[in-house]
Amino acid sequence: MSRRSGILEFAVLGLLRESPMHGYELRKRLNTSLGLFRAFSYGSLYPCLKTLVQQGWLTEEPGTPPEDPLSAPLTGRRGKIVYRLTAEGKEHFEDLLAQTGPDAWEDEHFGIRFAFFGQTSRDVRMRVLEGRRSRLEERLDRMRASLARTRERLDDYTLELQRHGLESVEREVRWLNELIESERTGRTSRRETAPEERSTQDKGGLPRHRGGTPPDPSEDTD
Amino acid sequence: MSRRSGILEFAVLGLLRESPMHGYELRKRLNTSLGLFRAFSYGSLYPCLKTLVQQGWLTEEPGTPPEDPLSAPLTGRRGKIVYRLTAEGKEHFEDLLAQTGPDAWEDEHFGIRFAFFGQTSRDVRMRVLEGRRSRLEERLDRMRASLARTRERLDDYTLELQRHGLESVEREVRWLNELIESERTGRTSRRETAPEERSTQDKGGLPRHRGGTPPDPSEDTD
DNA sequence: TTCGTCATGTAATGGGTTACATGATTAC
DNA sequence: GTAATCATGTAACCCATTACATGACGAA
Repeated sequence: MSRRSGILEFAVLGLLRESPMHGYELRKRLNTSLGLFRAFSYGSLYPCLKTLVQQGWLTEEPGTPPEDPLSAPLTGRRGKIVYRLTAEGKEHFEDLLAQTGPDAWEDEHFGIRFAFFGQTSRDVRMRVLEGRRSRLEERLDRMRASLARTRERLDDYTLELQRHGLESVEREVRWLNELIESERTGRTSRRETAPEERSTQDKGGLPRHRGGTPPDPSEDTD
Repeated sequence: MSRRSGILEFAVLGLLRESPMHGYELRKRLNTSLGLFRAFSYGSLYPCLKTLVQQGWLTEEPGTPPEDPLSAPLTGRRGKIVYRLTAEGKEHFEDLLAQTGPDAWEDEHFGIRFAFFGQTSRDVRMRVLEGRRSRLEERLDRMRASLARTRERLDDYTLELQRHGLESVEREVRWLNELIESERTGRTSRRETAPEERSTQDKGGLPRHRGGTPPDPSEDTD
């Protein structure tokens, strides 16, 4: 009955800040537009919307309300419901955006935080990116230790699994390094300033979201 | 009360097949030795063990039982419990190993399946790897489409998030390709046959587990 | 008029975590 | 003897999914 997930809530507020939407559309954006590789179902979305309304952060409005109140007064019976961010909701979202606790750089949270970096102040961006990086570096230490231990009683596949995981994290750290550097030197996304050099391979730009092969978004996106 | 997770169960059976262990140690192996980047807590492990015992797949034995029944008959009051795979358990695990349904190549499952590839027949390995690859290729299509759509109403960070996710998946596909090729030409893990060429960068070996920066194993591993 | 897709919801269930509670063993 | 770590377990909660139920609307 409570459904306060943090990440879903954050994403919903963030998307609605850009423009009002109804649930169905919201879910589609959630699963594709956002870089999140994660598919939320209606079973979590609608209850979440409900509690956000109860909090006073959203309002529900009948979708495309009848211009002529007589022509379609029944439309609201079970028509679209457009959700709109309230002033309090906006304020709340900005509070969330400003937070830089450890939550901000955990795997699940980092992606969504990053997705809204466009609306985040630069110093918060830096803290999140650096927090993320040191998080990953701790992880690297542990992985390297584990790998060293495993290497003795070697099992090819297990070993390779670990090795590859390690490499993936190393790769993400390099990304973060580039990103942090870009932030420091005040970039505006290489992609726009230098559209000339762009093959298939990465060149340097922003970060790296979270990793490799995520849960899969939008399985049934449409 | 039921706790039949699939992945946890599979991992437990697989680890116990190698040797009997008690829960505490099992958890450590689960979170480090295995290439899984996922930390299970006792809150899921112990109940799982219990149901596996009920299924008849495991037996519980008092750990290092008293040689002298008089010296330490009380040891069992709350001592270690060693879990051992039964014949039925072994059989069941082998059935699971042989399965190649879609479950085998979903994100969560693929990693653990791969970790036990050493005990998996080659044809099953091939099916799993190829299933995984085509799964990822579908995903690539969707991601590319989404990226193209997003590129218009560009938001630098969102765009980069998507772009990087895409690249990560592409990278995993390349890995799978190499792995599949290796399997086909009957390899024995490049690593052992050719220890000469080995810098920091990957060169070719096995797969890639699941991706980038997983949930983090062993936060409290020890 | 029926089919596909848009659209909103709920109840049951799942699969896990956290926090807690307890006790044994080892090292200092 | 006391602190750390090993070791087992439970209950309460969390966050989500699945399956289901309903209904509107447009196009063939």
